[in-house]
Amino acid sequence: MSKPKLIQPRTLKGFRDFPPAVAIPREALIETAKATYRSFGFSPIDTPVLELTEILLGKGSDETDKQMYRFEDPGGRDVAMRFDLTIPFARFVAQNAGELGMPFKRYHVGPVWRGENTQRGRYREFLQCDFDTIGTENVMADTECALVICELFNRIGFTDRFTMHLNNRRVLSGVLEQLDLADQAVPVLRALDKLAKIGPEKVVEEMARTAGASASQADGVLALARLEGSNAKVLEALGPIVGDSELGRSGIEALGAVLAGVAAAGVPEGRVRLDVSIARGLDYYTGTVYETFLDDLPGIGSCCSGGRYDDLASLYTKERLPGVGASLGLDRVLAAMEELGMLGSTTTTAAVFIPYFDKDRGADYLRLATELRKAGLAVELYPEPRKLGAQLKYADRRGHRLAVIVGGDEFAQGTCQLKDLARKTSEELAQADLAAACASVLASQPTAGS
RNA sequence: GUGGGUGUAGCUCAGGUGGUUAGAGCGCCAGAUUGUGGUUCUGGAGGUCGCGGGUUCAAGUCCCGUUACCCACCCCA
Repeated sequence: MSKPKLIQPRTLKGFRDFPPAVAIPREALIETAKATYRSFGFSPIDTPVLELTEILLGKGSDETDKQMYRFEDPGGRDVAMRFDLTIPFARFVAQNAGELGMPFKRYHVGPVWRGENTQRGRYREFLQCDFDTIGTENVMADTECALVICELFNRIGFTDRFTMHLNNRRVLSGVLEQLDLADQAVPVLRALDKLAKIGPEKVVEEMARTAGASASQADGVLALARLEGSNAKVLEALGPIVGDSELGRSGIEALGAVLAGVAAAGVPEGRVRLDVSIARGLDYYTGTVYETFLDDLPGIGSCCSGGRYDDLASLYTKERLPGVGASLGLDRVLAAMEELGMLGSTTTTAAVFIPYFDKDRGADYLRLATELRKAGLAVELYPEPRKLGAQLKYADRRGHRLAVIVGGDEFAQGTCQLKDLARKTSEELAQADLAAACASVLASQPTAGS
């Protein structure tokens, strides 16, 4: 009788388990995001997590190539796991353009995989929550994208405690044209994007190193970042900097339109800031660019980023598909909420708990639980008869709000005791009134009154 | 991928210069009159000291390797 060898339970580097205390708020966040997208008319889509490698490699960056989980499938095909939701979306649109009709608005929530090195808030498997509008170049879509972002953070609970930074790549391009740096746009903007993090001196240094920018050229780019004051003032100051660059002027015009539209929709001025220094690392953005930061935790970085692009699916179709969209950094937001104490500690999804302590009344407990569920309540019935005290302790620890205590006496009289575990109060009432009473307690604040 | 740091009970950590049965707090489990929870009291379970080698009479404590996590770079959500 030799003991079987145990396999050490463990998760892969960069991959995580989600126990209820984390999975519950995480799911709630996902639901909030989806509900927000839907409220603007975005429709859900889903795509396979595996794609042919040639589809995903389309973008051709050697960096993503290295980070891909890639292997041969059972049919000998060269396949890989998606590393973002944008490429699969591009493939999806190219493949289904005929039935979709343009413009097309979709949201897509799903896990993606990148085999890069891990760090706090950076994993090898993580969730992306994208939304995009394609098939239109009108700034209305850019404006709506900004509105979605604002609404998203309002609903999550960051009302008035977030700031969306807004920029337009064409403004940057216009300035680069003026400075004769247009063909070094990528390294220059990449450096500029780090301004807040590493400071102006190092940005100049990096521009010189990676883009061969002279001191005066680099300073010209940084002049953008020095603009201060209200959005209107910054917008006005941009004119002379951009000069006669047609590209730059169109960028300024688009920025003005988005700002005006957002204001018209009732977003407070303080929520949106024109920030000409944000550029986003990705080179495929060509117009409006968004970055959203939490006022209470700026150090955590952008929690929702996106922008406008000229052509989503040029690799897969000749049809030109311009669009605009953004991606919510859900795991980052979740981490922020935890740090800010915005998450509860509940590990249950049922507000109502029914202890099973009269062992001969199993059927009656089942009936009672069913009635409450029919009334729309989430109810957990303890699965075995046990001492009442132990069951209440269990309920309390899990965060059930209410306990319905019923034993032989109560069943005989058709009554029950409703206990508010958060407030430490209880009341006697007829079972017929139970569902309504539960609903009324659940609509109230859990803080102990009196 | 590069550089640095960390890894002791479920959790947070103690464990001078290597030396008998590795500790604490919290948590967990069980009791403290048979149907009432977060307090208190008593008792209890639980550790291959990340893993694998090596040095030594002797290693949690030294050396090497490895793995996971954390920080910076890179890149990005």
